[in-house]
Amino acid sequence: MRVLREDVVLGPPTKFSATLANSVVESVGRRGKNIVFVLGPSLRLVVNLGMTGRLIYSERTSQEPDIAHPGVVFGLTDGATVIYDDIRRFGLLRCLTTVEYAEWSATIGPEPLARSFSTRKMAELLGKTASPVRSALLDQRRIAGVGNIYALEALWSAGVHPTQPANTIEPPAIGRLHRALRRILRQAIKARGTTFRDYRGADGEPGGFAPTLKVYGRKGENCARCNEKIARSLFGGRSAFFCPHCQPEADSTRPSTESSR
DNA sequence: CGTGCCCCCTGTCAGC
DNA sequence: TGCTGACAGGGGGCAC
Repeated sequence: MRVLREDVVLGPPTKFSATLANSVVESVGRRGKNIVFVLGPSLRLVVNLGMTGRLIYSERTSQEPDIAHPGVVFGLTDGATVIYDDIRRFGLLRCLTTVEYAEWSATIGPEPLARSFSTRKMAELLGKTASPVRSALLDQRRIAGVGNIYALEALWSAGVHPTQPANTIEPPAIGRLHRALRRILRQAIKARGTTFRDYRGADGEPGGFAPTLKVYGRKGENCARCNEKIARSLFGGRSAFFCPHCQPEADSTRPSTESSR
């Protein structure tokens, strides 16, 4: 195994390769946005793809794939390779002991698709912060695995403005948001993800969810529900897309003077 | 402590 | 046809 880019692995690359050498992949799982390789009873490899990371599998016999930005090359015993490729190198590969894994996993919030993730649980999590609800949804310590696209799609579906303070959302809206988030995540997984630009699945194919998006990347287009123009704003360093009509700004800090828009 | 901001990095595209 | 700036599926680290 070779580390070609030190900044995509956690800790010293020599230690990373030495620890992983000769390990056996027993199973592959997921925690939030992270792929988890179980390597025997005491070791795990956690892969976060960041924005542009990919894991590319190539058979021994096949052509050397066209890989522009290899970060780590894993050699398998049958001669095949798995290459971690990452244009922007925002991804990170962690080699963790089981104890370290448990500590790391404990810093991440509950899985929104778990049966135990109830509306009440979501209300409790969102109630803890006055941050914009979009920021709260993206915060992996609160809820695992929700990214900008799905957060914004769920907010549109629920009719909640992205900057509304999380702890001011009324129970009915929390209920709609909970339902929408889980439905959208399930649909997007079924469609094998969202290719907005260059995302590709492990098989190299683009995801099929993009045509289903109601607001993300649709600034200036008409809202599918009310025909108003979709707006875009910027906060927390990221774009937010929303419908100004379906998702009115419910700013509790301001006296409720109704203004026409 | 929780929160928000900056930054990491490369590629692409719109606008001049 | 260039050049420049804005922006992109994320999250770690560090000032407040």
